Amino acid sequence: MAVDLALERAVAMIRTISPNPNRANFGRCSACNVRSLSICGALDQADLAEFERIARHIHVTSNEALFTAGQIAHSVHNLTAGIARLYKLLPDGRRQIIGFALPGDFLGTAPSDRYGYSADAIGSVSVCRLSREAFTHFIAQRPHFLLRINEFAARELMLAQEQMLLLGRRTAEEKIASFLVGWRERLAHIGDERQTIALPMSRQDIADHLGLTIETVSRTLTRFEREKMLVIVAGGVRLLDATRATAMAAA
Amino acid sequence: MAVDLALERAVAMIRTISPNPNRANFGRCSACNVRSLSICGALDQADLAEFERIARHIHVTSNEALFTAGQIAHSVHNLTAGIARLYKLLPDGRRQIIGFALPGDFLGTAPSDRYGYSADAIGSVSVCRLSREAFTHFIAQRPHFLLRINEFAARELMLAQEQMLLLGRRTAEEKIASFLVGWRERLAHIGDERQTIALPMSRQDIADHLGLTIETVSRTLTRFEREKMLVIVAGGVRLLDATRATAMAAA
DNA sequence: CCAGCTGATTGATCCAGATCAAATTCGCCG
DNA sequence: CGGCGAATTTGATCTGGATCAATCAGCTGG
Repeated sequence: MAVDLALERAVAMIRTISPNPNRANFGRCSACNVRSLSICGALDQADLAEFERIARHIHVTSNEALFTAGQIAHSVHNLTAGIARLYKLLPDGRRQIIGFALPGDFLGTAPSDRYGYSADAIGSVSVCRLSREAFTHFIAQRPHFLLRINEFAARELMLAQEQMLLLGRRTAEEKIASFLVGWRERLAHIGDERQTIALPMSRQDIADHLGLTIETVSRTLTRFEREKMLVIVAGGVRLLDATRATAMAAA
Repeated sequence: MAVDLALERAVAMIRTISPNPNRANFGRCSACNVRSLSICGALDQADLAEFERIARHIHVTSNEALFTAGQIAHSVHNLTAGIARLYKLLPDGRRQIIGFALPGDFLGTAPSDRYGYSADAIGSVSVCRLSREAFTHFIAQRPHFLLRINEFAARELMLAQEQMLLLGRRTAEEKIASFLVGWRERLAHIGDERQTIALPMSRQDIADHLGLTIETVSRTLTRFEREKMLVIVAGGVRLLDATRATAMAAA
């Protein structure tokens, strides 16, 4: 499992899609490099200036919380760099990761005034944080923006429905293959397109996302490697037989 | 398992929340009895008249399809009476029911131009069907309506997230208890509030919703009955120990 | 009133994936 | 380098829920 340089570059790219996170507070929305991917892609210069006025740029380090399930939802968030794990816990500690948020993802679609899930950083993460109140006021008079938010909610819902199918009816092998193929697609969508798939989350995170144990995830990946479907590298996997993986994910 | 009269009335109520389904084509939106529950609750008289102009009232009988996954999504739907099963299939026939739609539910939040899941009737069902095109045009100039649709999408997303937790991390016993408690809440929300819970869907439907087999659903319900938590009646269950059921659903 | 059909229940057995238990490897810091 | 804690892999065993296989109960139509 040698260090993979292409992979390292891939991870670095996700991390720093915003060139200088430390100076995020001084960055302008109009120069934001995930704008076209995010809900802000629907805003013109004037809207952007107003959006920037109500947004705060926040930076959190690995495993720090962005917000916690059950707390009063004072803010909405727009991920600008890094990856977040979104999860729900049962009282006895069992965890379900309902998704991984990537740069451009909007975390704010909620029916109640409390967060329905928790979110924390995998590696360092930058977000735009807006007070719910200001955000509500902002969108009130901008129908096209609301339409954009709706598209994002619809995409999120579709992903959730796919995940229900995966969790309820797929085998361990199919779960892992689907996850790898789907994750690669999402990385491609944000501009990280290569055959080496970056997996910045831990095996435990993957297990909690797929409704498996860490041992099953590890064994299945090892078996895929034995069967020459992929190679496990530091921080990810290199897909050797994408056709087979896609077939497994579909079936 | 004697016939339960209260239960029969409960089922009848769901079926005929629109008093005379056969005359639905002549009903007016302004007299619609699920309006306040549905997205139309945000419309005033003028909007309603226009909405009615673009809506067609459709009636389908048991197991008929409303639409099918993969087809071009020409229409959006608003359920006015009855219950629909929403599901996804794998190529080999494995099925995941992603939800059951009740009167007032809106089926139209989708990110692509194709249906992401199939929907068909459990018993007879009435819907308002609108062409996607006309609907898109209708909402374009009505921001408050878009806001309402957003609330519905957010609620649907929250239910999907709960279901992911259930599918990924709960035991069979917890799945059944959660389902019963959650279903009772949803029935209460549409005005059917009683301790006897109507279950118009089959055991197979319940199994496919919870990621279980029909045998496990049956055995678990039988055990709950043996343990005096509930009584199985024709078309549903009567909850005897709601406290215990709620505890199981939470834990 | 009964034959036949469909859906539900019950019983016996099996197995995919969980659990328990060590290694082994990796990342990091002195 | 070398040592140490955390993450991952690997191995042995167990088990919750699946699968296979009969019944059984309700309806429906004759």
